[in-house]
Amino acid sequence: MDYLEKLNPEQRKAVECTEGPVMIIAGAGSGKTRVLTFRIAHLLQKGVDPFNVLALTFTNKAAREMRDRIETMVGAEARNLWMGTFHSVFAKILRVEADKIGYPRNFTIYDTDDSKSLLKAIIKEEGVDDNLYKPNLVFGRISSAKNNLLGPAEYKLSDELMAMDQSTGRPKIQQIYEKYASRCFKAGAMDFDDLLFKTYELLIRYPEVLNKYQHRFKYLLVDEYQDTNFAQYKIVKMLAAASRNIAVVGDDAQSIYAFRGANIQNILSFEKDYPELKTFRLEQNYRSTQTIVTAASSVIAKNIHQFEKNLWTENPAGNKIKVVRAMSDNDEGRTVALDIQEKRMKKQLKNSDFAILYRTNAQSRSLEEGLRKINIPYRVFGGQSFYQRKEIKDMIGYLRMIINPNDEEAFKRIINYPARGIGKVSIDKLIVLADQHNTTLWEVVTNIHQYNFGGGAQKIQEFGVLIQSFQALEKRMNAFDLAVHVGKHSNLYQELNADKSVEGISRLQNLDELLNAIKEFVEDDVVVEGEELANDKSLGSFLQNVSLLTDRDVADEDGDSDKVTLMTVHMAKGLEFPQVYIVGMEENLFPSQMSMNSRTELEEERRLFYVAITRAEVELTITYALSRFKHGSLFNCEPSRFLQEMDPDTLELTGEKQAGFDFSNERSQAGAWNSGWNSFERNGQPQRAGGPARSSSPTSAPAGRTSPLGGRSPQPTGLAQQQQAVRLTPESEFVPDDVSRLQVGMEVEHQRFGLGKVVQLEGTMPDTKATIFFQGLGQKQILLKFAKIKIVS
DNA sequence: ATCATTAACCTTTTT
DNA sequence: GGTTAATGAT
Repeated sequence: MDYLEKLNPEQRKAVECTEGPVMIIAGAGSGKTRVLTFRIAHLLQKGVDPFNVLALTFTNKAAREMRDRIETMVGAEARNLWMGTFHSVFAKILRVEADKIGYPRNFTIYDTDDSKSLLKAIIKEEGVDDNLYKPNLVFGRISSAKNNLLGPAEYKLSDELMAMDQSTGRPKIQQIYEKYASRCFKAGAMDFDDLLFKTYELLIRYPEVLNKYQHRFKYLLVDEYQDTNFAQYKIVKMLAAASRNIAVVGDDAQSIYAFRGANIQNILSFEKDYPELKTFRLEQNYRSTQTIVTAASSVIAKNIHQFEKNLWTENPAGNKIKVVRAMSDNDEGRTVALDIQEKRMKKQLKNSDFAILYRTNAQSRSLEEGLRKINIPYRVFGGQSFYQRKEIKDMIGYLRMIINPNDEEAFKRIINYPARGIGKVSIDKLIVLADQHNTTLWEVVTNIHQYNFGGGAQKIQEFGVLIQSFQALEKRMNAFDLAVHVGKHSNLYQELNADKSVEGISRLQNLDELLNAIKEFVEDDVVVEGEELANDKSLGSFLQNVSLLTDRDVADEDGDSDKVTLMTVHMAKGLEFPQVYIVGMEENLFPSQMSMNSRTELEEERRLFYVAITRAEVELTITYALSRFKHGSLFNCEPSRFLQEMDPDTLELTGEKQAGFDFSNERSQAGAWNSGWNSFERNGQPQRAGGPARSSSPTSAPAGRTSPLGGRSPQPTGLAQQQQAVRLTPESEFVPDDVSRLQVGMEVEHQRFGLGKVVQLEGTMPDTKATIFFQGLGQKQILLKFAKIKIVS
């Protein structure tokens, strides 16, 4: 067993302890994947049947890679392991057991767009105020209910939920939930949350089914356990109840999905559920330089709620983390692109060594522009994924109708696309008829002449016949041939072919891409003996697979993979890159404005930043911009508070030389817009007392107070709006003093830390670092360059 | 019924 | 800045 020699003592213990409950607290870059892989390989080596192992991972790609690695260690039997995301594994189980809970085997999986579109229709039908009942909001309520295993009935019984809806003026949410659930059921559809919710229902209602899977999965492994929600927690607990062989791997410092119901408590109180638990801590980081590890630790130390941890590394110190200021979001894009180009030349690096991470998807555009201008190839992950594109969803819509004609959302999408003369009036009529006769849309369509439909019945019948003709072929053709046939006979091909614009051509290419994916799916013959699920090459199986793919699971469009990676920090979890750029490091962006309300949310943002930092192996660069476009108008920005929280010794500040530079490149009104920004920051030079830039803000405002208007007032247009935007930025009313005359012993007021006394000053401007003692907070090291400080005496 | 133009809305983060 | 719902013209 020479592979065990490749592990450090703690890792080895975690691998060898195969029986009973195990918790592995794995710090960032501590070889977690290696431990998981080795642990499974070790199980198989000890004679465990791969059919009896279930590993739940964060992405399908992670599962695939792990499976491949295990295969090289123990051979082909690794193919029989059950591995995948919660959602995809449960979808597979549900596919087998669906009839028990009244669903067709070929149930549709509604994506978020489908869910919202259905909710929108229901909200309209119910005749409630659609300004109050936003699909997004209602969906959020329903989603969190399901993640807490509350169906419409339980929702109604929950005083807390009902009272909350009452108090926000939306008492009918429960009613909408009920209708939504019944419509999904009628359509034979499950949304993402249902894949968990219905699995739970299945296991609770059918003890013999639970028993079956308890004995099937004798060994459970759950990766990223800190990001599981209540439903996932309950299901895992049920499945593990018989064998108690459950190993969870996680890092509370990397919990970043509370917003979608993940409960950090699941990992914090794991021990309560399994008192005989064995815990292993992996704290040696193999990924990053000393500097990066130190910086990350200094940030996460600011969180109060966490396990005690001590991440360390034997790696060399490496270079300091560069902090770069840009004038604007576009300047940021340009700066990062140029920096990548320069580094790539100097250090002989590949494009794929670089990743640019941001907080929100919307930030990708300025970065893309910067890269495009100097011809650096890149790939953007997230945002609109391949399977969300219109042309793909259209085609998938047809395929979904073939497999499950009750699929209401697919129906609405394709009944008149490509246009076949069935307009809004006809569709509304169909909906009314289906409702009156308490039947499905599809039933009305296929028996249209039994209903008093009137004009247009002919066209509707033709549509029904078309779909039926496809359905007849489904039994004789493989999924690929059928899809080609559908493309031709639905007129989808012709429609796209007629469009000779650049976008039109690319749409056609995308459709081809989809067909390729189907072909691959059909031809990729995984032969697994006696496995009822793995050999399913039907169209229905393809559709269920495809709807659970993440952007990260999908291969690059062209074959060339030497590209710079652009993605959100969330998406980057679990990945690593030699060169990392964290961009948009500004207040109200990172941390997000939405997270400023509570300490809990702010701590999640901080963990997110921790995740971002720890993606870097060799070098890390952090950038922020002084101004940025947000939904149409320009806002001034200030550096993120998180920058001040980083150990100053790990940072190297640059960017002064750019000050004043392409300033003229910004819009001509820039001067006016920037009036709210203190020019000390902008010029990188101490500002003369009473300078003009200061005049627009009231000096008397208390420190750190948020504007009472909070940005909620109606938005004026034009220049007024832009000035408004600046003025309303929280904390912008704090006017810092000229810090160059700061001396040891002076009393100062910090924007957030309050009153304090200067203990020590070191370094020269603009890199001066001050040690300040704050009442109640203790000593803090502060980089004057970032800090907002007033001199009291 | 369909196309084209205009008005509202938007944004965290994802399976 | 970008998309999508609602309006108006053919």
